[in-house]
Amino acid sequence: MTKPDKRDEIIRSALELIAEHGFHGAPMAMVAERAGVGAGTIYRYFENKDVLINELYGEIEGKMQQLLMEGYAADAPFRARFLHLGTALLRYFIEHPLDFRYLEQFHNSPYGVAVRRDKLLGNREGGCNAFKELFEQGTAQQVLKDLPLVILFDLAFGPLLAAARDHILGFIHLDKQLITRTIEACWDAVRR
Amino acid sequence: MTKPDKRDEIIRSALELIAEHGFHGAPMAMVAERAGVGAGTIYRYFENKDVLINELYGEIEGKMQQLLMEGYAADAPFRARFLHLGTALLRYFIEHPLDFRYLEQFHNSPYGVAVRRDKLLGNREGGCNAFKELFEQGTAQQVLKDLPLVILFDLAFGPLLAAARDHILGFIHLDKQLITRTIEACWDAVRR
Amino acid sequence: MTKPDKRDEIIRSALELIAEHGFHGAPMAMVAERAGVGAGTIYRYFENKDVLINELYGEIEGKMQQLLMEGYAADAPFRARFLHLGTALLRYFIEHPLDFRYLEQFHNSPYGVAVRRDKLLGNREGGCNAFKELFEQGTAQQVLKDLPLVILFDLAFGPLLAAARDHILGFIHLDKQLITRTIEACWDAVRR
Amino acid sequence: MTKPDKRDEIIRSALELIAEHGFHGAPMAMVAERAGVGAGTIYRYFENKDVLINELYGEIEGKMQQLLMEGYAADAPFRARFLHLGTALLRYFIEHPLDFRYLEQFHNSPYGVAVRRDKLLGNREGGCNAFKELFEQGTAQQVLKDLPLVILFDLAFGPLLAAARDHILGFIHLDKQLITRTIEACWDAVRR
DNA sequence: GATGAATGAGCGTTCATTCAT
DNA sequence: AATGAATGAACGCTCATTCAT
Repeated sequence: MTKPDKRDEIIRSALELIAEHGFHGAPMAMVAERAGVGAGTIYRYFENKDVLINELYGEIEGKMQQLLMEGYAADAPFRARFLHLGTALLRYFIEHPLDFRYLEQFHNSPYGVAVRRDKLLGNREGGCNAFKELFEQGTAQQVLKDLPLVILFDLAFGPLLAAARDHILGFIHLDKQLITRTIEACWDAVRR
Repeated sequence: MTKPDKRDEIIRSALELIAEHGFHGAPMAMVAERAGVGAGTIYRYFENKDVLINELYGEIEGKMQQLLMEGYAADAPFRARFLHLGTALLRYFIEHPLDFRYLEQFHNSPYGVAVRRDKLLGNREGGCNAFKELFEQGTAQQVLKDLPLVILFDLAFGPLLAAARDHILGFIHLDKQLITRTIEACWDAVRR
Repeated sequence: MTKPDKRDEIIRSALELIAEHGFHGAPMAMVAERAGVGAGTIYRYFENKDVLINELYGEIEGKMQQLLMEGYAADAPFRARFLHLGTALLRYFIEHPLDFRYLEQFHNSPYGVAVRRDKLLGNREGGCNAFKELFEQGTAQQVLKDLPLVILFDLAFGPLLAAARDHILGFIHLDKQLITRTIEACWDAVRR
Repeated sequence: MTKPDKRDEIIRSALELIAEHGFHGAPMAMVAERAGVGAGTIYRYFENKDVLINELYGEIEGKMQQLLMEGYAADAPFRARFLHLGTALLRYFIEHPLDFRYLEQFHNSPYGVAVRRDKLLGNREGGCNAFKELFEQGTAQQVLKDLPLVILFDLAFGPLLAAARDHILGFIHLDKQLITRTIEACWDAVRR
């Protein structure tokens, strides 16, 4: 367990710098310095910067996925499941602002587009699978509006991401109650 | 009238390159070449790259603002005004995908945050003023949910931006009907 | 004619460094410094280091080719023509030791092999064409030994290159007489 | 007897990589991996990369020297001895293309020049001693042309090296007969 | 003795910006 | 005013070498 030590430091350092200053503002030398390792050391753990960026994305997605499913009752009423997932997602972002900022940077880049495409087409295991199933079921049971899956996603996630950003940037403070009410508003958008 | 000619070419060239390839993929030399001017000439019109980026943002915002207000009846019923603005916005993005891609790049950067802050605080003239007034009025008249303005913005715009992106990236095709239904769903999110 | 000034300086500087220290010992920064230009300037004239290396080769080959054919009488007796070409070649090397050292470095590299192949197959215009014609004619007229063209080349050039190297490295001094006698010895090797 | 095992593997691995890809294409880590040892282990057997390169050269020279003298009859007629040595040398190269390629790389480097100087001056035991004696004797007995020893070497070896290279690179196929005839041609070059 | 993770100087290359023309 | 050649700091990455285990 001593080995991943350095890898973790590098990942953490890259996360911080990229989240705060974008890909531009995170030269490998700076990542190395903040991680407390030599510049060349990064390349023992990651083939190149692209790989580092993608693996960091994978790590975040994994953590998110896990937290999202915690306490998720697949047999709960439809609305309850929606609220659970939405709340968990928003909470994750609020509690992990660096992760959130990183994901935004990532999605706004060539990699991000490819990943998003794979997810929508279901080619990729990812944090949205639970959502995807839920939405497909909801559509089939006519609980949700008769809109394409993609649009339902946009209606549900668009506001969550925007709200998370506003909270993180300090434009607003999302407390427990406000989170709930925001997600209920999203529910109004997608429900029939 | 010959001067703004070059300025326009530079602006257009920067827009195309940044929208398509990001800030990374738009070196000043390439912007100059595509604009048909010398590399140094850019610096006669824009102090540096940051200024160019910010002014380009301003131009787009101006155009958008103008189109948004076209045919906007300040005395129409509340819901109609919301639908009008939302539709105009989404249409603008669909018809000006380069502008949309540029705005995404821009918002995802240090500048973007500052601009957004100014807008929310009302320090800045901008495309959202009509929305801001509308929402403030809606809140006061209890037509809209009793949520902070920022959250209402997120509920209304978050899905629109997401949908526009999906359309531009080819994940879905937004026709007239789908646009309308999407915005009506947004209305469901914000209305009481 | 002021433009090629810098290009020439770069070429000259690269020639000197590579001839003296090999490709390894000629980092672009050092080439630039010796040429009295900025590091980035090299890339205005040569796309990358490989291109610089190849163009430098082409320049030398061109100069050599020209000097080789100076005073070459296509209708002179066969032996005289051989001696003329051989002498001209050896003289060129002796008078342009940097060029010679460079060619050796070049031929001893991936590029060099490809170039050599093209030349032998006649796919490439080059300094050996005169030799090639001469040798083919000599073989047809049964003046030369009945050996493959490639071997005849080796018998004629191998010693010349070796002698040039020995001279340049100071192992021997090739004066006019010794040059003549060396080439006459080569003639003995190839003649029937 | 377990130690030289590793040393041999390192030597072999370095030979293969350098012969095939040049000094550039043979990083120590790759040499180590191919040799099946740790990267640091190389430094137990060789002080640094330069030493490795030089010792590898010595090994090849030793092997060559030994093979050259096999079946060499010091009392055979002069021409026969020349042909024997020449043939043995050319055969060695053809049968050990990696060694040949390595020697070419080596001679084309700062080390190479020093070694060649030592050899010519007789300061160094080496594969050419038999040749050197033979040539000095031949000069004294007036069997060979009255040319400096160095030039005689060039006339004899230059073509052999060139022919070996052409064979190894596939530009020609040297069979037994062609080898003989090539060396006979070299003999014509040096004999009086 | 053997290892291989760690290092950091050094590489080839890019690009925002300047300035002589 | 307009140019574009020139710059050099900064980038991502490699690799000979060291040293704690």
